[in-house]
Order: sequence, then structure tokens, then C-alpha cells
Amino acid sequence: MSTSPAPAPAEPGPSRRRRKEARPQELLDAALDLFVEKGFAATKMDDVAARAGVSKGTVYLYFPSKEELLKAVIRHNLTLTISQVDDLVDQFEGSTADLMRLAAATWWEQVGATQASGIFKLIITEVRNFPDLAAFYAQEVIEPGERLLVRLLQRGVDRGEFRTTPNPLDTAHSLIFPLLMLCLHKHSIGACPSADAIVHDPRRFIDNHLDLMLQGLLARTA
Amino acid sequence: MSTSPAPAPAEPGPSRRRRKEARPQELLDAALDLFVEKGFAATKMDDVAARAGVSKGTVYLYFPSKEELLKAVIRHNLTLTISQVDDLVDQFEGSTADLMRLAAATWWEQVGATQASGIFKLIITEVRNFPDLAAFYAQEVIEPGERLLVRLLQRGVDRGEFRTTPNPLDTAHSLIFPLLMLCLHKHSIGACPSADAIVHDPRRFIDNHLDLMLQGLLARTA
Amino acid sequence: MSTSPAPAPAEPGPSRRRRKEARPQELLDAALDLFVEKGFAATKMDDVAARAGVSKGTVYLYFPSKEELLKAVIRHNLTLTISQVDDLVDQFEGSTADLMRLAAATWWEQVGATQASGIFKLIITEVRNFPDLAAFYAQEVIEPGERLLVRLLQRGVDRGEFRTTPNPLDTAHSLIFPLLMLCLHKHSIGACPSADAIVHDPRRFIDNHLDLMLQGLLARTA
Amino acid sequence: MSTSPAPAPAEPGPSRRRRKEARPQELLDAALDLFVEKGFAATKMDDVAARAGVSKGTVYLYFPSKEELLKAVIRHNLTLTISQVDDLVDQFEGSTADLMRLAAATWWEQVGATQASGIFKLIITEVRNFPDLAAFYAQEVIEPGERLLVRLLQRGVDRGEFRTTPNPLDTAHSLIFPLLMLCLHKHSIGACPSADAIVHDPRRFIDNHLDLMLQGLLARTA
DNA sequence: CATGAATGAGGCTTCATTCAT
DNA sequence: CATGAATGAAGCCTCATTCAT
Repeated sequence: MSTSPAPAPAEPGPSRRRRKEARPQELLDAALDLFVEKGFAATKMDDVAARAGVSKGTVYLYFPSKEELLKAVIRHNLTLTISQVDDLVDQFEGSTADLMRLAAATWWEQVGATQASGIFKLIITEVRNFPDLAAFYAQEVIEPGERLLVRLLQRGVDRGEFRTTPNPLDTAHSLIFPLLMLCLHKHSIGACPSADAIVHDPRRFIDNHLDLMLQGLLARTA
Repeated sequence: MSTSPAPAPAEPGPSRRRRKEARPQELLDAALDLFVEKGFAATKMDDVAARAGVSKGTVYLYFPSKEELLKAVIRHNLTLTISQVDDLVDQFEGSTADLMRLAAATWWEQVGATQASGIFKLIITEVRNFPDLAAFYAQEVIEPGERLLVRLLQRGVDRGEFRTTPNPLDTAHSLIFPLLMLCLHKHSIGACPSADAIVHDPRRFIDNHLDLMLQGLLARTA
Repeated sequence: MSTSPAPAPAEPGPSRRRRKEARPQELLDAALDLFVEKGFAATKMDDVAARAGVSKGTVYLYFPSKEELLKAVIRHNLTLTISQVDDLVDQFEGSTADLMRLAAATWWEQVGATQASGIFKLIITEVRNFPDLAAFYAQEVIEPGERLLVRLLQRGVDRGEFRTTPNPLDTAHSLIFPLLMLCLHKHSIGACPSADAIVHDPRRFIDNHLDLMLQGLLARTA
Repeated sequence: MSTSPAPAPAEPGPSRRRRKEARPQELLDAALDLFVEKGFAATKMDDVAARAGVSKGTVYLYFPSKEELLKAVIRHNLTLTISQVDDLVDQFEGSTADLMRLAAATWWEQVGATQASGIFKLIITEVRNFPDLAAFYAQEVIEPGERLLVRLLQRGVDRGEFRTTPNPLDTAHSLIFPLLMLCLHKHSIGACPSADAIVHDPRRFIDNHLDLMLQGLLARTA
């Protein structure tokens, strides 16, 4: 986009400096793509560099090793997501069913539909090779995520919309697991041309899933 | 199944012979474990050999290359599972809810709770590096699996137990995805000691999930 | 020498095994040569392998890293030298002057004139990059060597052959330093064809040096 | 010598100017230190720049390559030393023993005790990798040095102070080698904290060495 | 059949050198 | 002049694969 030769040298001189500032982000994006696509071990630093449009050595100006690059990729893609939905739950005033639909849509737009959705595959793939990640991910994603979902369910119960379920955490997992599978699918089988996409329309699937779950959760008035 | 003692006890001794006959199976098991744990690229042939209790060269007596070993592992772990449940659906005579609970329990016992459950992580991890797998997996697992689940749902509808859902395939995915996530979790975060197990009791989770789904599916008599 | 294709396969089968047992020594010799010639940092593992007649990877079957190879080279070339001269001093019965000449000749034959003489250059060159070596060398070589030399001088004094010197350790260094310089020279300037050899005859130099020193040490009867 | 304050105080300020003029010297000093400490191959241009307090690119403004920097370092540290002692020999009127003591003390002060003493280690370390150095060093240092020492010995013989020795060059080496070893030691084992200094007092050692040698050289009147 | 020594292509990483600012 | 971001050749080390025993 901005890599075309600058037509006017009149500008203060951003070309080199601007690149420098953008590099880490470009490298993180390139690395995320490749780590998700091929796995950490099968990704070559050369490939990361090439995809970011730099030479091999440049990557090492920004990240001291392949492993640190991985950690930076994960750190970079795990922040800020849950807190937004957290705020949503606080402020929303409609029915819990609507809130859940809104939260799911938000999440899908910001995470599921973006490059960041690959992070789930990456975690599942690499967590056993880099055990540090486990604690980090549990603390940064799983725990806040579970708290959020349980809070959401409790809201429904408190407002008389949902029945109680024997184990709210299990129920939370029933809600969220299919969405995570959507992400995993998108970056595995779903990315292979040979296998025709199994889930054709993620948004429709999410609606259907929430409908099913909400039916199962509704307080039966009868 | 085929490891039963050799019928003729006249031979010099069964132990060495049995080993030879068991080798491929032992190698496949070792390879599955390691491929699932570390990923294909990060697994060394040395490790596979060591875990199977043989020397490195021996692996090549049975599998011509690492990639062929991977394919053999996948092929070996994908067969026979669905057909069993298929038969179940044909023969079962009780309610579809009970059938689903039985099918899920059977699947969990034969797949989810065993080493073979790792195959799902392996597929997700490696399918993009070995695109052949995609078609193979789609044909051998996804399509029969989806057919089975849709048939199951249809049975419920036909018998007046379930309401119809706008997209039965989506519904099938809502049913099965959480179970697959259980397998993935078990072989990723769930295997890390640092992160306390998130899903503590798979069987209870499956019950809860089916209850929720069934509530959502039941034909409302009201 | 023995790498020609074996004409008679009748032998028990030494070719492969014998190589395996000789490898470490061959590699240590090759590494000593190259480390001494080019320095540790400038020596490539490929070069070591090539000089030992094996491929790159083979070196790593015997030494886990370049640094460990260096340590092994040093360890291997520092043992057994001083103890021999130590025994000599114990058993010799002639004049201390003769004993010193014999000791020097022995040392020159076993160390100075051999490949092992390079170890002194190697130590001087690399000790600051690998500080572990300092303590090791001080303990294994310097301390026993100094003790030996001081004992030798004391023998001369005790027998009324030598005068006392204000600082025997200094005197010991005056004795030994020129011999060490001989080794250093041999592996530096002395190895360059462009500079005509400065010390033409090491044995003659050693004789001359000892004569000078002994003249300086003799008890003056006057 | 040339770092005296700029004659014209009218200019904006001497500090920046002086730095520019001092740069080459600062770089040579930094490079000498590092080449001596770590060896040529293990020294990074970054380190040289950092020690001289400039950025990496700046080094290349003054020296076109790392190898040229090495040559400049050596050239710079080899000049001017011997000619001073040469003059001393011409002008001195006392005993040759005293002259030798004076010459040794002068040399120690101007070379041995300074940073320049490292040059001997550097030559020994690198001469085989840069054969040009051999001829240069032989011509600039060894030959004048040997001529000087032989002249010194001849002076003693001519004045009836010393006996003749069978090979004056060997004797010259016996005189000078221990002093060179002092320099080498100082920049190798002597610089390692782990090994307690072996030669504790260089000046005392030099005195002792000369006393020994002079005793060995004295014309015996008896 | 089984072994494990040997190979060498390939990947991560370093660092001398260049050059736009 | 000085900077430091960028480059890419080169070196250490790994590991899939081969093959003599």
C-alpha cells in the first residue's frame, strides 16, 4: 500500500522511520499467519521475513529469537479482546438472549473473522512444546473468558430468563466451544481447497447455535 | 485385537516373534503419541524409535519415510469408529435422546478417552502441511460423521421427539464440536500441569451438553 | 592408510568398529591443529571434520558442541606430561645441571617437538574467552610445573651446586619461559613461510639457554 | 602528542573538534584492547565502536574493513619503540650490565606496562591468519630487535665485560623471551581472575632475570 | 531383521558491510 | 560527518535418511 516509491521527497522524512515503527507489527502479522498455517517448527524465519517484505536478518533486529517471536505473537494477539465484551455485559440493558447474540457477534467480528482467530490453533498446537504458554493463556484468556460466560449465564438466571444449570462452567463451555471450533476449522480443514468448506456460513452457524442453546436454557414457564 | 498369542507354541519362543508382529502397531502408537504431543515437524524419528523401544533404523524397515509414517498413523486411527455408531443407530429402539446419550458414551469410551483422541489435534495441526490429508479426512470422517449425526437428528424429528431445525448440519456441528474440543483440550492445555484442568470431568460435561442440546431440540408440546 | 577397501573380508570385522574407536583421537588431533593454527573462533567445524576425514555431522556424534570440543582438546593435551619429569627428578642421581638438561630434552621430545606444543598457544589465545580454562590450566599445568621447577632448583642448592636466588619462582620462570616461547614461536611466526625461521635450531637454543642459566646459578667457589 | 588543545580558541568549541581528530586513535585503542582480549575473529565491529563511544557505521569512516583495522592497529603499535633503545645504546657510557638494566626498564615502561604490550599476543594469535603480518613484523620488529640485542651483547664482549657465547642470537633470545612471556601472560592467564597472578611483580622478575643472565654472561676473571 | 555410525541438506542465528537519512 | 536500519553470506548445529555390519 505505502511501499510504492515516494513521489514527493518534500515530506519531513518518514519513509525510513515510518517503516521502522511499522516493522514489529508487520512481522507479528506475518509470523501469526505462518505459525498458524504451518506450525511453529515448520515455519522458517526466512518465510516470516519474506512475508513481511524484509530480509532474514531484519527479523532479529526486532525479536531476539524464533521462540521470542512466537511469544510476542501470542502476547500481541491475546490482549484487549475480552475486556470489550466485559464492558458490554455491564452496560447492556436488554434481554440476556439478545446480549449473548450481541456478544457473540462482537467477538466474531473482532476475533473470529480476523487473522487473530488463528491464535487458538496456535495455542492448541504449541502449548505442549512451550509450557510457559499454558499458564499465560490460562490466566489471560481462559480464566477471564470463563468468568465472563458464567457471569452472563448468571445474569440470565437472576433476571428470571434462564433456568439454573447443574454446572454453569460446563454450560459455558457448551456455549463457547463450538465458536472456538469454528476458528480452528477455519485455519485447518477449512483452509484446504480440496475439502469443500464444511461450515459454509459462520454467522448463520453462530445464530443457530445460540438459538439451540437458548432454547435449552430458557426458564420453562409451563 | 490381533495381538492374541500365536497359536503354535512349538516355536522357539513367542516373545521375540510376538515383538516382530507387534512392531508396526507399537511404532504407530509411539508416533501418534509424539505427533500429537509435539507436532509432526518437532518430532524426531529418534524419539519415535526410542519410545517404541527400537533403534532408529528399524523405523525405516516398516515405514519408508517420516511422512508415510504420519499418513499411516492417521489412516490407522481413523477407521472403524463411525461404523460402530452407525450400527447402533440402526438397531436402537428407544428414544432418540437415549440413543444420543448412548452414542456419545460409546464414542467417548472408544475414542475420546483413548489415545486415538489425539488424532483430531493431529489433523488440525498438520492438515495444511499435507493437503492430501484434507480430502482423506473429509471423506473418511467428516462426511460419514455428518451423515450419521443428521440421520440421528432426523430420527428424532421423524419420531416426533425433536422439532425441526433450520439447518440440520449446523445443529449437528453444535452437537459434536464440544466433544471434539474436549479431545483437543485434553491434548493441549489439559496436558500442561501448569494450567489446572479446565474441564474436570469429561463425562459430566458430555451429559450436561446433551441435556442442554436436547432441551433445545425437544418438540415443544405446549 | 587403512581406508583402502578391505581385500579380505575374513577378518572379524574391524573396519567400522575400529574407525569408531579411533575417531575421537582423530578429531582431537584435527581440532588441535586447526585451533592452534587459526584460533578457535576462526576454525570451522567443517574444517575439523574435513581434516579428520569425516563429514560435518560426525563431529557432533563425539562432541556435543564446538566449545566442548575445545575443552576436550585441552584436557586431552594437558595430561601426563609433568608427572613423567617429576619421576625423573626423584630417581636421577647425577648433577642437577645434567638433570636439568635431561628434563629439558625429555620435555622437548614429548611436548615441544610434537603437535601438543600448540596447546600453549591455544591456552594463551583462548583463555580469556573461556575463563573456565584459566583455573583448569593453573591447577593442572602451572602449579605442578612451578612446583617441579622450584624443587629442581632446591635440589641444586641442597647439593651445594647452585647458589640461592632471591626468588626461586622468578628463577623458575626464567628457566621455563624461553622454552614456552619456542613453542609459541613455532606455531606463529615460525610457521609462516614469509618470515625466515628466527630460531633455527630449538635443541641448540635449549642447550645454550641452559648453559647460560646454569652459569648464572652456579655456586661461585671463589 | 597531537592531542594538544587547538591553537585557535575562536572556533565554536574544542570538544567536538577534538573528538573528531582523536577518533582514529580512540578507535585504534579500542580495537587493540578487544583484539587482544578476544582475538580478531571473536571481536565484533559493534564492540569496537561501542568501546570507542561511536556507532558502528563510524568505524567504517576511518577504516575500510575489519582487516584493515587490524593492520592499522598493528602498524600503529609497532613503530618507534626500538629506535629509542637504539639511541640509548649509542649514547650510554656506563657498564653494559647497567645499560641492559636501563634498556629493559625503558622497554617495560614504554611497552610492557602499557596497552601496547598486547601487540605481542595479537601477533602470535593472528599471524597465521594474515600472513602479510609475518613479513611486516619480522622486518619491523624482530630484525631490528635482534640486531639491537646482538649489538648490546657485542658491546659487553668488546669492553671485556662479557664472555663470548657460541651463538649470540640464541643468547639474545634467552634475554628477551622471558620479557615477551611477561606480556603474553599479562594478557592471557594473568587477566583471568580465577587464576591467581603467577608473576606477581614484573619489575622484580625482570631484575632477577637480568641478574641471572648477567651472572651467566660475565667474563670470569679467575 | 536390527543396529547405530555416518552423511549432508537445511534451519537458526550472527555479524561485517552498506546506505538512506 | 555520524547514525543505525537493513542486508545476506556464512557458521553452528539438527535430524531425516542411508547402509555396512
